[in-house]
Amino acid sequence: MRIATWNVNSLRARLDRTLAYLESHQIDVLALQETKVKDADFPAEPFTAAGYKVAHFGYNQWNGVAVATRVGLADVQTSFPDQPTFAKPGSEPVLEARALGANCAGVTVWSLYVPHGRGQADPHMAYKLDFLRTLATDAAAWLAANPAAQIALVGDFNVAPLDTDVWDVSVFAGLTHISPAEREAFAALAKAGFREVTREHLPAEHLYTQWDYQALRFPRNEGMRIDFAYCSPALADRVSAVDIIRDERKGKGASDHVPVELTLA
DNA sequence: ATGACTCATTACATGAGA
Repeated sequence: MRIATWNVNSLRARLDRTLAYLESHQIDVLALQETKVKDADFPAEPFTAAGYKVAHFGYNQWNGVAVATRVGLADVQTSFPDQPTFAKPGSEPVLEARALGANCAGVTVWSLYVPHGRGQADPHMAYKLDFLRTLATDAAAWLAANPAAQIALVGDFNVAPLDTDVWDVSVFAGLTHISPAEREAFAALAKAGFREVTREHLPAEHLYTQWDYQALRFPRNEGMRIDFAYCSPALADRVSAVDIIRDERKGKGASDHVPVELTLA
């Protein structure tokens, strides 16, 4: 079985690429982030025609997460139990479309779009840290309830855990993605008992999953490694290979992120 | 060329992204 995660940065703008990718890479379960579409406008038909069932959660042009699967779809959840809300100044708190979980052939796959943070002093940063910490707390409880559970927490974590996960760490100093607080919140998932399998299988430095659209970042290979896959121990033991599909960043109409694939034994 | 931001919006400028 092959599970992939991809921040597509608008599913409708990337629909042809997404369907072609499912076919060419023989993906069984695809976790999507930043679909940027409300449920009512989700393009379900082409997925159905290709043999995939889709669970999607999106209510406006921001965020949006989905799981597309051709190996079964059950127990869909559109947030994790203690997922924090976010309130814009002067507005009511909202549960954003940043997490969707579903059981696919015995594996619970969570498509996660961790908040960006926007800046160290921005309220969005506290939200980001809270999101990661509460996810870790909930994930630890899932493992405590069933140590043999097969759970994949995949997606855009918006954290570069190592200095070598960004093209120039000095550029990010004082901004987002590399602060000790963000890295500690990311590491909370490892403390909860999950294994980040992309690093296990692909330990090379300066191996990126995202390149900004601006300033020739991709041709210069100036990117960030921020898309990951935390697996429960029982699932991590099944992962035989991990691939970062760098070619998906090429050409006109690419997302700024590329897919990351897990092949299971 | 792997190439000089991109996306959605009761859009034509703005917010958000990273």
